[in-house]
Amino acid sequence: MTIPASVERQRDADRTKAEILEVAQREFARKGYAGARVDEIAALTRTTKRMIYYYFSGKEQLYIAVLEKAYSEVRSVERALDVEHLAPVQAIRTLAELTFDHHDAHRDFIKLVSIENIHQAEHIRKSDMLANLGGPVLGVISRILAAGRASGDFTVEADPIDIHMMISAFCFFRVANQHTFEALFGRDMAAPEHRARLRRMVGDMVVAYLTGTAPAGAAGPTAGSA
Amino acid sequence: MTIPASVERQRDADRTKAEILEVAQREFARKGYAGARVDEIAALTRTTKRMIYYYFSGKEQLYIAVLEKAYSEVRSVERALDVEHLAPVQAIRTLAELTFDHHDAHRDFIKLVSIENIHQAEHIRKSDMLANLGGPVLGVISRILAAGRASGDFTVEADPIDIHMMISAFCFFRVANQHTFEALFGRDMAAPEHRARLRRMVGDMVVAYLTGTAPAGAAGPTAGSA
DNA sequence: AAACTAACGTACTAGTTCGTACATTCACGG
DNA sequence: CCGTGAATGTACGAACTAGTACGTTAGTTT
Repeated sequence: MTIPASVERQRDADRTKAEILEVAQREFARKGYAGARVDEIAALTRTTKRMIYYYFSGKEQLYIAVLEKAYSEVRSVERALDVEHLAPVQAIRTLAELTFDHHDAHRDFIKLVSIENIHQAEHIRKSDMLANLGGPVLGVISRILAAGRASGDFTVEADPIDIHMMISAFCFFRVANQHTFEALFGRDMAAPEHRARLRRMVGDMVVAYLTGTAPAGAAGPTAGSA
Repeated sequence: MTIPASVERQRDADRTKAEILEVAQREFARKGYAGARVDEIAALTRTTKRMIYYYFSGKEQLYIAVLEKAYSEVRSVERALDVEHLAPVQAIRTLAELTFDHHDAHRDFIKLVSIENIHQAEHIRKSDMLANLGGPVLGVISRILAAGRASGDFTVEADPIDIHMMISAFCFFRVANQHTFEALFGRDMAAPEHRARLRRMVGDMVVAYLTGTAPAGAAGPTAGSA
């Protein structure tokens, strides 16, 4: 091989590229796509703006590269696969808590997703490699739900995507809307004590929903079309 | 009075101002703060850029004015106050559904909130008039929770802010993350059939959480500090 | 109806921001 | 050890963008 790994070369395409991506991710996450400045990103790296264009061709392509990197790092959700040996109730709770931790640990990613939604996900659509990202989690949830219904633990017929949405919504909101929530309610959802309580709460929530007896006062969770 | 209301004057400060605000809201919601262009906003009104500076002094002040307008329109949540005559279970379910409808109906507002969070709510903090916005809803929830505990319908000791967060998260996420969710899971949460089901689901969810028996598999919803 | 002022339009400027042309240096193969 | 191309730095330009100077018109007041 012609690539001496640990020799710390002065010129190192991979390192430069990686450094640009890293800085760009922070900047885009903090300022949004339009708000981030190419010059600023360049200034925060050890290299120059020239290199950004050398490796990524332009601002938009850099942004897409950042999205792809962020998404690929986040693929580690698939480690959640090992919840399936647990009993259904414990499995879904653990999955919820893993999702919670996952969102907590990838705040830049959350912001990038928010930014993408503001732009109607136009960039995500320009990149392939992203479509099948949801698949694995849904498989896990499906199997947990099936097991739960079989064992009688889960009393409601729930759709896997809905359940995933319910869990994600809770975890995503806590991180994404942290600042306006604090401004309006004076509560910092990121503070350790709240964090711990909310982590339990998301598990309790899904479990209660899936195991709950039909709620009084209206049609039960197993809803027909109204 | 010196103001002929329906006479359709050529020069009308209020109308011009309102038109600017309206267009600005759309533009900021669609492009973000940095992405929105003052020239573009001006072009979409019947007036000129000069007027934006005449009435609002600058881009940032215009943006803040948009935020304030959006928030004040949204104060209508307080109409939810009349859920309190209902039985606790039905009251909290109705509140959840009203919140759902509310988010569904104010998509621009949702986007503005997302944008604010990307910028760490720095603009919201610059405006007063926003701080006490959360108050009323919390009062309603508090009273519903108290009634529910008194009647024995609610078995868990829940915090009003947490409950509000749980409901908001669900409703907010469905609207805010619509686009990436569709890109990743191929499901359009805004489509009528999904909309209706999710609307029931948010009610079922809160009710299940509050009325649920202590979930098997872990500590119950009435959580001590871990 | 004359005078006055709020409301509005035009044309411009200063500064920024993405992108590039051109020169240079380092690393590696022969 | 030297040629060659990948990797990097410098300096610049064209286009955009927020904001403004200055002039004009419509409505109101007296």
